[in-house]
Amino acid sequence: MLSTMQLSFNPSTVIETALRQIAASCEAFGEDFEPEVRAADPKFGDFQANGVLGFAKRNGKNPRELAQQLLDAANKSGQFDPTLVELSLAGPGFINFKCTRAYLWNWLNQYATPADYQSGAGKLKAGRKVVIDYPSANTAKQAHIGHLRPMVIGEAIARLLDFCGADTVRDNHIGDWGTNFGTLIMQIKRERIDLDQVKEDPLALLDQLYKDGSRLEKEQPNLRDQSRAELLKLQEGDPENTSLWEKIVDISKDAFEKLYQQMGVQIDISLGESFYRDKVERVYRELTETGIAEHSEGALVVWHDEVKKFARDNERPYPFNIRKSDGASNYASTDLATILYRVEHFKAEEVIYLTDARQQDHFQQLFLTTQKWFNLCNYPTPITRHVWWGTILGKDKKPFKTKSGESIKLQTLLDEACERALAVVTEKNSDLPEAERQAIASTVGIAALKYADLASNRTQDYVFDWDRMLSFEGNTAPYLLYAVARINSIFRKAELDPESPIEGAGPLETEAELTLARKLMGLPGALDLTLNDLRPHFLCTYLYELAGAYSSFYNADKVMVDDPPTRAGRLLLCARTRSTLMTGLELLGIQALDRM
RNA sequence: GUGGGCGUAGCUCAGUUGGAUAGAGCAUCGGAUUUCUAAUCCGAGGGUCGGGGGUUCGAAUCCCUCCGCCCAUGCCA
Repeated sequence: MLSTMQLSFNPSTVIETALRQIAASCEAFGEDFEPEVRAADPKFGDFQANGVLGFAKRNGKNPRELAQQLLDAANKSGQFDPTLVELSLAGPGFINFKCTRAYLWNWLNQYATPADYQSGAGKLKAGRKVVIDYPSANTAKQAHIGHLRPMVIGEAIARLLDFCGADTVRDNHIGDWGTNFGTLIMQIKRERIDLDQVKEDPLALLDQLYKDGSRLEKEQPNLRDQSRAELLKLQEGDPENTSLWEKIVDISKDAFEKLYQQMGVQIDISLGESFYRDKVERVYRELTETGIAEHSEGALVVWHDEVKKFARDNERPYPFNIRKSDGASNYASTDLATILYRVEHFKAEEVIYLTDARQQDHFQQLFLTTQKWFNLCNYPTPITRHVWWGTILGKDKKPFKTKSGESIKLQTLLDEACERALAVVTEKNSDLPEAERQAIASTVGIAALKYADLASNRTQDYVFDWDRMLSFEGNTAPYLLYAVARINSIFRKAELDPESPIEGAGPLETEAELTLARKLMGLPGALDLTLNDLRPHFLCTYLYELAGAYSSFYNADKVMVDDPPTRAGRLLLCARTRSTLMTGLELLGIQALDRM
């Protein structure tokens, strides 16, 4: 019911529920009517119901007449208080809902702080146990630009799920048990490196040793045999190799930990592939016993005949290879062991994997295999999702690389972001003391980098452009941060706390005030969209539009006017904009600034 | 070959899953500041939504067919 007493966080769902109920007791509609309520173009109202059109089509009725009937029934039902929402019929059969000033006012008073928003959003995923697989870095390799998206997108999605009430486990599924350790150990021994003696950037050294090692293997086949022998020794628990392996993993973890801190990435647990090395036998056994897996060319594989591409009679056979022909495990084996562990140990109801687009086949096979396996063994089957993304491109539309064609180190990227941000901050605001400019620049730089990664639809490739991401114009982090900084500036000058309640506010009046207020009420819808598809760019678009509405308001209506109710009303809008922007930025993993 | 993604303004991107006259930013042009951060705001021009066909009240969105780009395609992750 759309009343003052019971004000839902998301008005759209209330309208939808009410309409469904009204339609159910309406002769022309019935139980199966789906109202399809969504945000409307502001010129039509706040929300619109499109469901009548499709319903009329399916039933061979006149949509406009049906819409009129539903509208009449809605008005008669008493569920829509005319002082709070105005209903109207438009076009071929849309029903538009326009919230009144009174409704907007009530909503803004009920949902004022980040905690209020969270209490509203927290019902969306209340208590769901979700394991998120990210950022899953590899050991013994320096992080590069390819690690940017898993950190940025993964963190944003994890925060969103937390915010929406999920009980999340962020599991860093690191690659710490691959064939590369054979090569690495071979080369370490060959060069007689003492890892304890390496002081400066030991990860860079490991990176180099691996590159040298694999190059030498190609030139000298006997070294390849040595590497295989070292790997085998490691896998059999040889003390020397195990100790080397531990050092390599520690060096990698330390180096990544520094990056996680800079990037604001939080991790709950870090169970790498090595953790599952004694758990893959059970996978082989159960999948063989259930008849899901079979032997093929010496390997243990799973065919999925119902999917053409993975069927055994496909022209190009593409099985899910879960044990290599030499008996060793691969990432399919460990991923299977991992999902079982997540369900048995963490009681995961959902498991979300974050990787780039190229791994779609792997996850499709993994999910199919898991379903069949868990089904036959009577294990609870979790909801599985593969959240994937496109490539970061340079201006030439090819994968973004250094001029010499190498992949860009993540640290280099972060440093350059901060340097460039410092130049911008210095240019725009040279009055600030050096130390503060530095601090602002590092926040702005990282924010710009992250926001550029989040603002476009993740399934698309995007073009990396320093100037654009650091611009104060357009859909960028600086534009959003600037809006927050300006709000803070107003409260600072007024000597008020933006987080304290504001008393004595008069009603909203101007066009700019109302547009802003309506936009503020759009947060729940934006969160819904973002959560449904796990696509952070929906949230970005919303925040950008909100900041735009605020900037227009800021230019049109002076906040610190003499008339107390007007001033209080505008300050209230400022405070709400601030808390909404800060909430949204927080969800994106971006830190807001007091001033810039 | 098969599968996935994609093609929207000169450039970079949205477009709530079939809805109302396809929207932003940059760039171009024209305006706004004795005023809370102008690092902003307001306005104008700019489109055969890759081409063609189909489905229907209605298509950038769904189907078919071409053209073009990216990615994956048996034991790397």
